[in-house]
Amino acid sequence: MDDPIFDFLSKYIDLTEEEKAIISDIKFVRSLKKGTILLRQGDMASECFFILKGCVYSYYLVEGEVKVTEFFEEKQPITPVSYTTKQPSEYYLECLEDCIISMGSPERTAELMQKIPRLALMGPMMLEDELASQRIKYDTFIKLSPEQRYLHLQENSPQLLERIPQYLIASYLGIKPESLSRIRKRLVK
Amino acid sequence: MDDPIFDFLSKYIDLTEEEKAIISDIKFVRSLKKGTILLRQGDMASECFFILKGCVYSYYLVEGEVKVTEFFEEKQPITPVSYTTKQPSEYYLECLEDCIISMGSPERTAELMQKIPRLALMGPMMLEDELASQRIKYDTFIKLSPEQRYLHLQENSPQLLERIPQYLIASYLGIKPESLSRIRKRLVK
DNA sequence: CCACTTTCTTAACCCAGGTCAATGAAAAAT
DNA sequence: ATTTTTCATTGACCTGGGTTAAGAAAGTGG
Repeated sequence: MDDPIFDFLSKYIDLTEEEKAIISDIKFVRSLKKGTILLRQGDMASECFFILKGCVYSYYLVEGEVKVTEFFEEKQPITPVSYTTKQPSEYYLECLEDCIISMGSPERTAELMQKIPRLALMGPMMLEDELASQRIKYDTFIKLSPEQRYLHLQENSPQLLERIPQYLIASYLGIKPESLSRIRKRLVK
Repeated sequence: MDDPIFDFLSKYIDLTEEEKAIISDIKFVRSLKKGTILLRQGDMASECFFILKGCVYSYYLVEGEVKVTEFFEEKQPITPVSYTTKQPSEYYLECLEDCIISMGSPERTAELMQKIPRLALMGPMMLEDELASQRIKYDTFIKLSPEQRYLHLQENSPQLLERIPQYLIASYLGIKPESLSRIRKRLVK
């Protein structure tokens, strides 16, 4: 059973083969085309996601302009703020490529928890991890200039630069595509 | 019993008078002078904090320059990343004013949990709240220009502008004090 | 294979914020 | 009260990113 989902879960908890079978049974997987919007600003998130294959990004639309806040790749869970707060979402989630995604609904989660109560232990652990990475993300952004942020990205997530169009990378770095072009030109020297 | 700490706890849990007495008994409060450093970069955080009176800020020192990431005021808990991850801290925590602070150590927390097991329920709730506010902070920073960030701060936390020296506000907004002066000048018109 | 769209680059010009330096005001120390 | 230090403002000049517009390159679909 080499499902990426078990690879992910093993970071938090060791599962027996029976438990894995239960999860495989309940989980709900969908194939989605590039450009599919998983969550719209103003909508309530009724699902959380786990990426088996492909790439998703989150962005705000402010005065018609896309402001990218995050890229998600294989083996990453996506829990929209709206899913936890039950408030309308402030941002969008969209597939950047054709994706295979495992969808989590409150009902399926409840069923899982009921059949494998131990899974509940994972919640706080995941929250802690997410909080830590969210803080690091903010702090890194604050500390670095756009050019340094590009170098930092190149250093820490080079695969994103291969995979994602530059105008979205630019937005993620807080600048315009033209400026990213210039930064790259400056750096080759 | 109008201790600010109970005011804070009541957001998450209703405590009986006996429970409050237990907490009052265990809790460890200290008065600290302005300028006291609660946590140093490179040090392990052995305590978490709850501000009863005063004001604390967190900052990175990057190439000798202070980069403020947060201000904490009365009734706010401070859980350093280092306290949870058990890794050396990347940033400083310093008292901006004379402070009265309740200090939490792993030992005292364990004692509390043992005497009031129900308190453990608070952990995930607080994590969730912190994660949400951390995300909002990041997203707001990304979305706004320095000038808009100043207006946003004026709108949402006017008391900080009264309380905190401008050169630290500037750093928090990601700009230099001179630029904040100019922004303010621009805005009075 | 070609047309069409999307993405990337370049150039010219503008502007907000950075830098450096001087001055003034306020707070702290003695 | 006076000195010293810290903080805020202002001005002149610099610089990196924004804007606009154009063209080149790379994908995409027919």
